[in-house]
Formats: sequence, structure tokens, C-alpha cells
Amino acid sequence: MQGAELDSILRQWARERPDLDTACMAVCGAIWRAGRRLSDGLKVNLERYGLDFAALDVLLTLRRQGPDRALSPSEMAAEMMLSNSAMTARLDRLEKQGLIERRRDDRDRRSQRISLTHAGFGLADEVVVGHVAAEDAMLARLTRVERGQLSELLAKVAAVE
Amino acid sequence: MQGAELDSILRQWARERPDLDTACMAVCGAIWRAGRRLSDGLKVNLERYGLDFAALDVLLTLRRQGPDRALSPSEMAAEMMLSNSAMTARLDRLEKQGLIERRRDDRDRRSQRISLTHAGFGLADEVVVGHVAAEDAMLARLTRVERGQLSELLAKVAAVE
DNA sequence: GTCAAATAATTTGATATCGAAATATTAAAG
DNA sequence: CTTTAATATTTCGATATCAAATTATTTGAC
Repeated sequence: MQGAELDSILRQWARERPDLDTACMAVCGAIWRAGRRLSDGLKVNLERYGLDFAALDVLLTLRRQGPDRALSPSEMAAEMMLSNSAMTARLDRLEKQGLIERRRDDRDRRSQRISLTHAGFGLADEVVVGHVAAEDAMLARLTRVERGQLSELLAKVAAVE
Repeated sequence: MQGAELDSILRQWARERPDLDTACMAVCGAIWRAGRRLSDGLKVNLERYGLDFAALDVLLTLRRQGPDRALSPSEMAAEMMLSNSAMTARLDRLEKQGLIERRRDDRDRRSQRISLTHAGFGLADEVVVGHVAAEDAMLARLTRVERGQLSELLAKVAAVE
């Protein structure tokens, strides 16, 4: 089951509250559903690697910095739009799996520098290929041009100022 | 902080893994971020009513059915793309707040029929106005035509078949 | 009619998240 | 210098979710 059809939801609102302009409901609902379908689809693929989104997020964030470029937990939390405590928890898990390392920052000993282990780097490199392929499959019905348009339009959603 | 800019993320990938086609990363990232910004923005508004997304979801789902049209917990879980146990928990909370009622279904006594109380109906009616207004504000930078295009494009994301 | 399988809701146990408090360290003001 | 304020991370307590197990009821095969 993939939830009620958006159309039928809007028809219900039109019947119950004809005073409401349902156009924005349609757009926001479409965004929410697309995100949901996307994450459902990508999750299936990730399980092949024994990963979830939380782990992937950390792994790829570190991987795309390049080798030897470490980040602090706070920087990572900000980049991933996550609370610091959630970041701590994620790092705990990944450290336990041997995929990341924490080192004290010598210049500021309140800070940690987080980096991928050799195993983590390799796994990230492997998983990113399948992940991008899975993303591409989820967008199969969009042409190249449409993908560009979609990105442009989405950039305007809740853009500041 | 609203997370790393998508552009800079893509630039990092282009440097580290020039073999990857980052176009789909751009689109999927845009969808994810738009959804995130949307829910952050709408959440702020909901707090004025002492509600969260989980509660709103239930309240509006019931409200748009119209008065006296009750749903079963399973139907609601399917409609909201939620596990049955999560639905039970949501209903527990809302029942405790006096916003919904559970009644046994006389025709199938395994089932419950869930409906809004008078208070729940009134609150839903009140909150939906502000919610739609908030959604509209989040889409302020999109014209009417663009909103239509966006919905069309999103409908193609991970569409089945 | 009776028993087995299917179905509806809930309970249970595990995990992920958040906000607030706690701990450790640095920076700044005097 | 020393005290105060700010910052970085972690810990703690609360809550929301899911999957699996449980309880109650209905449906179907015979």
C-alpha cells in the first residue's frame, strides 16, 4: 500500500472545505510523497550493504571530503541537519563497526576530528556507486531536461528571502 | 544552519569521484531538502496549536472524511503510510487528549471505528486554515504555473511501472 | 457445526531522534 | 592571572517509530 492517492485527498477537502485553496496542499503533498517513495526505494538498496540512511549519510559526507580531510561532529551535524546528540549516537555506532575513527583535535581539545577508517573509505566507495544507480532508477521517468527543471523548482521551495 | 549547499556537495563529488554522474544526486538531494525545509517551516506553525505532525496527520485525515465518517486504525495506518503499531500509539495520545474516539465496530468486533470528538473536529477545522496558509507561504517563490509543473514532475518520481 | 487459517488491533522490545543538562576546554574581560 | 562566558561534545530522559509476538475475532474448508 502506498497511501491514499493525492487526488482523492484533494477531492475530499474540496467537498468538506470548499473555502480552502488546495493548490498548495497538492504541491506540498507531492513533495512529501516523492521524498517518501525515494527513501523507501533507496533503503531497499542499502540493505544489501547492511547499511541504513543514517550510516550512509555519515559515510558519504566523510567520503566526499576526500582522504585525510576530517570534520568535527558539530560540523557534521550541521551539514546533515541533525542535532549534535544524534550525531554522537551515529558516530558511536559507526565507530563500533570500525568504519570511522575519532581523534582529538590537537589545536582545540574540546573537539574531535572524525575520519573514515580504511574499511569505511572502501565501503563508502563501493556503496556510492550502487546508491547513485538506485537514485537514477528512481528518476527513470524523468528526462534530463525535466530533472533540471525539477531541481530548479525545488530550489525555490522555502528558499530564504 | 540549513545544511551544506547542494552545489558544494556536488563539487566535492566531482573532485573525488569524477566517474559518478551526479545529476541524480542533485535531484534527489533537492527533493530531500525541500521536504525537510517544508516540514521545518510547517512545524513552527503547528506549535501554535500545541500540535505536532503526527497529530495533525490524524486530525486532518479524519476531518476530510467529513462528519460521522469513521475509519479503522488499519485503514488510517495505510493511508498515512505508517505501521499499525505506530497508529495505535498515535491514537492513544489523541484519545488521551480528547480529540478522537474509539468505538467498537458492531459488524466486526475485531475492528475499531475512529472518529473525531467535537473538540477534535473543531480543532482540525481551525488548524487546517493556518496550515494551508503556512504551506502557501513556503511556496511563495513559485508562480501558479510553476506549482503545477512541480507537481507534475514529482508525480513521476518513483512512479510505479 | 468445528477447527485451521487469516485478519484487526495491541503490546513488547529495540532503536533513533531531540532538547536539556553535564563535562571539559577555550576565549575574553578585568 | 583569575574569573566569567562561550563553545564542543557527550549523557540523560522522554518520545516516536518499527517489527515481531500476542490476543481476540472472523472466515473458510470440511
